[in-house]
Amino acid sequence: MSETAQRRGRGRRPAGEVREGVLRAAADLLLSEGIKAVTFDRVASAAGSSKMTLYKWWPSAGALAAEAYFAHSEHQLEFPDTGDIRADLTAQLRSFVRLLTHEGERTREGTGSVLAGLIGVAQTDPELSAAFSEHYSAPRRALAVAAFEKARDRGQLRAGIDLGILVDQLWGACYNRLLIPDAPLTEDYAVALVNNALDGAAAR
Amino acid sequence: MSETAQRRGRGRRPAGEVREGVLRAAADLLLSEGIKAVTFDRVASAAGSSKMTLYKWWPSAGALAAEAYFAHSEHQLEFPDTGDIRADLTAQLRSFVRLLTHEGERTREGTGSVLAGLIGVAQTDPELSAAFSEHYSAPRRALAVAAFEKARDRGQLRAGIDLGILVDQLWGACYNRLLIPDAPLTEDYAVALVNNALDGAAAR
DNA sequence: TCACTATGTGTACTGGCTGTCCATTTGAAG
DNA sequence: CTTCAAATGGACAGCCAGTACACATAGTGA
Repeated sequence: MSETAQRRGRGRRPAGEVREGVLRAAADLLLSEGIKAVTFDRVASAAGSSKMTLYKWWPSAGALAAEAYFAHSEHQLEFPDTGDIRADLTAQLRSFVRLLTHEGERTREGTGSVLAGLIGVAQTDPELSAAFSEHYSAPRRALAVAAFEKARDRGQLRAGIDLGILVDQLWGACYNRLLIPDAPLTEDYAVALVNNALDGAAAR
Repeated sequence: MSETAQRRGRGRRPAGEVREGVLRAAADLLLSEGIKAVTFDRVASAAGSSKMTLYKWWPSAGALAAEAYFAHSEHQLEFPDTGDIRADLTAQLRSFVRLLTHEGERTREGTGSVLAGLIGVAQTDPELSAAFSEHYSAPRRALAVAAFEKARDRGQLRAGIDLGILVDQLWGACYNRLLIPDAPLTEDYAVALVNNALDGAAAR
């Protein structure tokens, strides 16, 4: 990579070209050195652009990092719909945990650390927080709730249940182990999570 | 407060006195301006101490913030033990949510934002992460697991269940709404959470 | 009581990042 | 071709991390 800042001298350059270069440079920094490395200074010099340009287009370095992450990594994770909510959930949550923990193309220890960094910075960067919610967490929550609604209509879930809570008890539990790592995050954990959420913990 | 840096001139000062002043200044900054305000520079000048001293005693500003937080806020939250796990859990989780969302003595919007800030910075500060786990999250997890074990021995929980998972599905779900606020964190939510975790979501 | 030493303090650096200027240069629209 | 919009290099003050050195003094043993 090393993204040699191909300096073209001064003057205006095509906007799309500049944005593309900046986002790629930001994604490179984010995936290789973590969120702390994504500063306006470093991204600008890596992309061969001026800091002024970045300040014009992105409200904070965190927001830039978030956009770079979502643009350069396809996290579709289609929701399977076989008609069996337990099987679908298990498959979905397992692949989610695998994505977080196992290595991908460009990260050693999985996307988990990058995602954790973004969520971490989001706690003190409102712009990043908004971007994260809009482009990542809210759509995913909606997708899960939609799947739950279909399952409830099929009679697989209790009628009176709050589906948003179910989302928190599955994905939120995973994020908990990602962000507050006092217990391991494994695929077996994901499987047990689904069963626990569906069957409950109380003795029959 | 305003903690006028009572300068005593140069020279050595009683260690305990210095530590006390530094921790109080750090807690003041943390509670009034948030985690971003807790820098070695600002804490040192607010406490009337030298930066050198802080560097000698704390590995990072985040670690200092964590110690200040845990030292100057009593978060006992004793686990009630009435023999009814559902009632105990509900009470416990409700007061937890209340602590996070309702205002306390010194914070406007509850301890939640401070805690979120600490967890956020912990994602990129290993020293803070370790301190947080040691002094906060791990002990609390252990306390909850112990309560679950007693309930299981009383026959209120299924025998084969993983108690760690139950912790994530209750407190982890709350942390999820605290850190990724796409859905509200309320006391009613806490109550529903307990029922959902105990009874399960699957149709009977 | 007194001298010694460990320890905190003031001061001053270097270097990185933020956020904001300016003057200059050039792509793109008319 | 002319004009305007936009990106560039460069510089700047301010804050912060992290380190260094000389000096003053609290706590300690003699």
